[in-house]
Amino acid sequence: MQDILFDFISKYITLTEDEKNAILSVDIFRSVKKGTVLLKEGQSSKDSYFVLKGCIRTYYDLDGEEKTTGFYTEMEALTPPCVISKTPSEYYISCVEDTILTVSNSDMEEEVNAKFPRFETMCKILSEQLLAKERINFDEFKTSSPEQRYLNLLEKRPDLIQRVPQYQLASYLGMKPESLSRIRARITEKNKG
Amino acid sequence: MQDILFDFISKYITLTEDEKNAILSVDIFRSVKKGTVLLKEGQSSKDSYFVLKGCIRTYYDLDGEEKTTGFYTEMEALTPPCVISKTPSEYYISCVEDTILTVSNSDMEEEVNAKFPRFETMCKILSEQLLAKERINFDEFKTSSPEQRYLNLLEKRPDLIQRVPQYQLASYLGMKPESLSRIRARITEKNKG
DNA sequence: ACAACTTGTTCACTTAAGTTAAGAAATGAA
DNA sequence: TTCATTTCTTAACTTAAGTGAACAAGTTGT
Repeated sequence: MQDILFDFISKYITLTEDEKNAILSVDIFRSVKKGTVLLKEGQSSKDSYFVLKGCIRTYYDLDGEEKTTGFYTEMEALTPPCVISKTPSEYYISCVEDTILTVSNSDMEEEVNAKFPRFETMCKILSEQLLAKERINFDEFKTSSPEQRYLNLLEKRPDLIQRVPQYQLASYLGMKPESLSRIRARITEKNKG
Repeated sequence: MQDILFDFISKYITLTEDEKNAILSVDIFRSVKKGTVLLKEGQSSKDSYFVLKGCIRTYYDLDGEEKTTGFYTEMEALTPPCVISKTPSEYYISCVEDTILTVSNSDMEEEVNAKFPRFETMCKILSEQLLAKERINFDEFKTSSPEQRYLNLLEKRPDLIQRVPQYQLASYLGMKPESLSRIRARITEKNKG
């Protein structure tokens, strides 16, 4: 199970056995049931997550309405903004599926950094890459129509469309469930004719 | 002029005189005229920018149409995705105003890192913060209507509305210039009635 | 097996954004 | 200053998404 974590890290730096042990000595592997809420709105937290298996989702509650803004699946890491800003969380995180993940905080990170400083270099590279990727995603979102965004998701993360309820996908794509339903109908219609 | 740079850095770490000199010895300050194109689509580049004074903008050319996706003003840093991915750039960067900025690349960064390792820590923290901020921006964009997005920009970055042409703002807000014009008319109408 | 709840689809209707085109206003260059 | 270009606004029309409601299908718990 921890192999997934080391596979991930090996994309950035090569770990020695000692370094692997340094990580294992602090990392907490956790198994959470579908529907479990990991973080609530208004809650303060220092925890970052790394998904080994399953899917977690971030969503806001705007006047009683759920607005889903992110999905994190295998090999994806999430440090909620509230951890960075040190303010209460503005959103919820919950598990879309039964999920296995690691939970860590900055103290643990420092502990690992102390044992091998290359870890910090890796974290820097990782967050630079995530930032670049996030900006490209945002750019694509801004420059395309709801229909194009759905088609784009279909291409980039087809798994999500299978494993996540439509109403969550809809707000993730910036539209209402009814619109998504219509778009899907329109597309299958096109493919027929 | 370089005070702006040191003011910025001082938000993250306190610099000694030696460290300031280490930065000045590699950093390139550059003055660019309004309209200058810093990066072209298809071009490969290793340069990161930090705006000291002025405004630069990122935009795509999609079938001859300009799609603006970002503005970077005083105290804002931009490392184009092509620098991270090491592939040709998918977008253009140009100057909205006469601009003073620093241009640096990863070699220079390493040079500074070698002289004081705390610089790397700062870069890590910075990009983690930028990532958190970018995600919140994206979330806000996804969960709001074009009109709300305009109002949000009016609140968060009122300067942009003054210093940037409307048609660039429009695509930055994910809409057509005509729509932005209508939205503005609708809002001033509301404020009257 | 049944009721209760969740999820997805459909429909009729409303609202807002996209499109096309024309003209006004601002900007810049000669 | 004048002319040309760029930028912004307006209007009529088209298209697509939002809204509210009803219903069907699927799931969960008892």
